Amino acid sequence: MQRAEATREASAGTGLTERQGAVLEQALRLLVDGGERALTTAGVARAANCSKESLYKWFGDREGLLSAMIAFQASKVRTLDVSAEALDAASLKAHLVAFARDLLDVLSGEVSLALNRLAIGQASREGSRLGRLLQERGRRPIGRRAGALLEAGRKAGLLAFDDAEEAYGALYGLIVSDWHLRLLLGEETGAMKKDFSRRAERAVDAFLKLYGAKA
Amino acid sequence: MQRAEATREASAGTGLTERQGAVLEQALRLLVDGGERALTTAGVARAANCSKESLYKWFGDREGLLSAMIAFQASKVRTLDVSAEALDAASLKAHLVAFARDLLDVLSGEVSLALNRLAIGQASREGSRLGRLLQERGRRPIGRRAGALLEAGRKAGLLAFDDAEEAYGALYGLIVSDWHLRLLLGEETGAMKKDFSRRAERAVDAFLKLYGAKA
DNA sequence: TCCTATGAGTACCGTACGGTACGGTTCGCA
DNA sequence: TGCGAACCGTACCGTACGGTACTCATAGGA
Repeated sequence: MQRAEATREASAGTGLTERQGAVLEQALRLLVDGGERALTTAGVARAANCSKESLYKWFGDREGLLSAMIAFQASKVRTLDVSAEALDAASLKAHLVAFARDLLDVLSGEVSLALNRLAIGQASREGSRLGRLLQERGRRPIGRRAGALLEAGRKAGLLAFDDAEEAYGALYGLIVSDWHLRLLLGEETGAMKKDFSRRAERAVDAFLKLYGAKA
Repeated sequence: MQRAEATREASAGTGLTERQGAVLEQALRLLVDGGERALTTAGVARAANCSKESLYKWFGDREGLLSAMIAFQASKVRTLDVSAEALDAASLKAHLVAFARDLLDVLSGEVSLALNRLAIGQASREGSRLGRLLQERGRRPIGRRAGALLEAGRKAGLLAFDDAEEAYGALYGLIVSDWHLRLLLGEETGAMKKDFSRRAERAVDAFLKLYGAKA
């Protein structure tokens, strides 16, 4: 069962017991299935066959549990680094398309959507610690991967831009547009999944038209 | 006091009493200030100097109140139609930039952010009726305005695209990128407000480079 | 074999919410 | 002046949650 395997790995990387990882797994399951309202301490304890007392011992309070869920999930998503190979136009485009498809995959994942909904829901009241955590553990690694790829493209003379942040913003916007928000609002994925490749290629084509080095 | 004026207008367009509009105004205020947790029936009643019984009489239940808040807020945002004037390259660009700036203004508005957070938070559990309502009353009018503008540009021979939806998606993505989501997650606006114009122009420049009719 | 730590299961407490019911008051209207 | 509708303020009810405390079972170590 590779689910348990992933749990073990993720637990190891975050200083968590295997048992605690399994509990977080159940908590994520509850969150995905029923939203924040379903994520009660009693519910988690029941679903994970542990006591509420253990939950509070391990995670402090409810927010600690939520934070641990985000960190735990983030530790399961491995962002593969761009290889240091020499880039030509074709391989750059291939890498960009792969990045775009991975991005769409991650953003449309049910766990990602549930955690984003959770963090956004908490963002109103003071702190928005969950939002920051989600940004740092979720978005930043992805941004680093894209940034490295863009930088490599520029070094290879394939891309031309002054502001890497702006170029990445354009790439992100072309790939995602308002699609992420629509998913967060509850719009059905429908048959969209099949369009990931097409959408990724279109976005990358447009991006290269904007930031490609030569005409 | 123009606040009362806006309330009166919005009430008129939605079949609501002026009093009910004022109540919704207070409810929005509560939501903006304290998030969903602050939006309790008792809290609204207290803030608006009305009774809970009246709330239930007017809006049915809590979800009816939330829906009414969305509809009420939407009715206050008037999307100006694109004028039927003849477009040249300069005026098209000006219209696009104005659209981009308006879009950034609306999305970053505190009421808009609060309502989006609310709808996203509710999206997990059944229906996601609020999400759909927010889409139809918020996003669709904006999309119509942009769609008409793009169509006019194409008719004038200034824009070239096959799929208007795709072109609009690119425009939206170039303008907004992941900025809306970051705001929803609680990131501070900071000094961004001042960059709206610059950001709008950059996005429109890129869009025209992609979809402009002639090289 | 005893001792201690860990944790499951459950009972419990205070609080707060959604929704309802009721008494008192204002206001339009005949 | 009397009547009825609308409505405010508040008390109330059932429920459910976060968090704590307590009991019992299990396992490992001296």
